[in-house]
Amino acid sequence: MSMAEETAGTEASPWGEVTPDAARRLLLAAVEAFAERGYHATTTRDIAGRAGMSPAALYIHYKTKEELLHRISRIGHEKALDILRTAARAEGSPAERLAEAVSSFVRWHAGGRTTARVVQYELDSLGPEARAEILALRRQVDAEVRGIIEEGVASGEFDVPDVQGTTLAVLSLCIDVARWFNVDGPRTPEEVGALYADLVLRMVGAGEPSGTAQR
Amino acid sequence: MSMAEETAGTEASPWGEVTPDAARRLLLAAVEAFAERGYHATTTRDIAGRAGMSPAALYIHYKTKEELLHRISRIGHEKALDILRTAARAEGSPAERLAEAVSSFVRWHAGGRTTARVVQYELDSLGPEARAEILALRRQVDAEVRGIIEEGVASGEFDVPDVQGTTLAVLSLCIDVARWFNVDGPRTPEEVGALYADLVLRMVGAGEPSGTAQR
DNA sequence: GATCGCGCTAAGCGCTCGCTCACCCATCCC
DNA sequence: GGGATGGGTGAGCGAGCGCTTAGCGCGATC
Repeated sequence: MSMAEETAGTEASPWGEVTPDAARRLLLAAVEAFAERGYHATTTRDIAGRAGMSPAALYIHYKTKEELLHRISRIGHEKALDILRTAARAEGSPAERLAEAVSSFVRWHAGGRTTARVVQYELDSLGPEARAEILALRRQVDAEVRGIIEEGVASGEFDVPDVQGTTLAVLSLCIDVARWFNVDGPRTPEEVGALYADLVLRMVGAGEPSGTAQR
Repeated sequence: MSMAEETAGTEASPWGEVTPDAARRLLLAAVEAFAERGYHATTTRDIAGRAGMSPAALYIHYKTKEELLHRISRIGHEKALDILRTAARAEGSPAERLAEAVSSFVRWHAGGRTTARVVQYELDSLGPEARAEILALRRQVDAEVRGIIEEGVASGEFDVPDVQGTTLAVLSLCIDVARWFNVDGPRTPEEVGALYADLVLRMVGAGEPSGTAQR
């Protein structure tokens, strides 16, 4: 059980960059509230209440409720992109890097489901210019995964008729984890990550014949 | 181009059972509005306006705004379940039935993205007892897919270490189509359905060596 | 030790929400 | 033709929304 724990478990880690302390507490409260009820069903009074402050305190640190969502979304997407970049640029074969990319990306979505839910599903609640900024980050996410798959195809290691379609499917699989994963469920983020990495290797035609995943 | 069109293309078909006519128009308007902006961001005035009626008209046919979502969600889940059941109980090998189940399920999510979005992503906006009813339908959806996979494993046609996990992944892949599919994008629902059926067969270890999907 | 500035609160503004109510007007039965 | 019925409207209620403003407490500064 001495696995990497940079992304799994506690979700507080990525928000260390947010200062001052009150602003971070408000952001964390907003993440929880948005994940539970959705952006539009969350009130500024609810966010401030969770952070132990009065409703007006929110507007000292953030101009609007939407700015909170924007900040959460940008930081979350940057973290997701960072996870994929690290895996994509590591040493190893395309299959090894794709497996590591998928398993770490899935671990992030499962372990930090609260954050991932907001990041992946509340995009439409942003205004046009904020959404455009986030969509640019999403295209970079897509490009990282596509890059690994293209390398595997070029080296003959993968057998993929439709690279862009398969890229979409791989990301789809990972992202949807944030929708269904249940912390109280029977699976740990690590187990889901390992299972999904195996399934993705099969999708690109690089799966081991059998027996890598247990259960 | 003489393909089955029962689920693709126009989305108006499944709502034929809703009467009277004004109630159906309101329901259709609600589906559009919920899909575009989400349940909580949609106002009853918006729904009534899209249906060409006054805000008060809504309450002649529906007790609350939530009842609209409940009706949409139940009808949608029943349709989804029906699609999967038809594929699961058709003749053919497990691989053929799984491919048909995935491709028709994906076609429904892509072609009827408006409806599918509401059905798959607005579940949390329902109250406790309505949500419980829908969750029971979801368990039946899961059971249909799991059933096909179990048959393929039993016959030795599939190689699946984790049946429940793979079932989850297959459904995940299909459902997420409703999140990203764009009607104006480069792919038709039929193309995505064929691609995803191929990918799923690879996931269960029953994929053809290569060359089934084009592009 | 008075002054200042910053983080925060109490109160509340203007607005829009889900929903209701009194009433209208075709259609239909007798 | 008179009255009942049922789908529809215009106006508006109470509540809760996002956000603002006036002022308070308190540590840092000189």
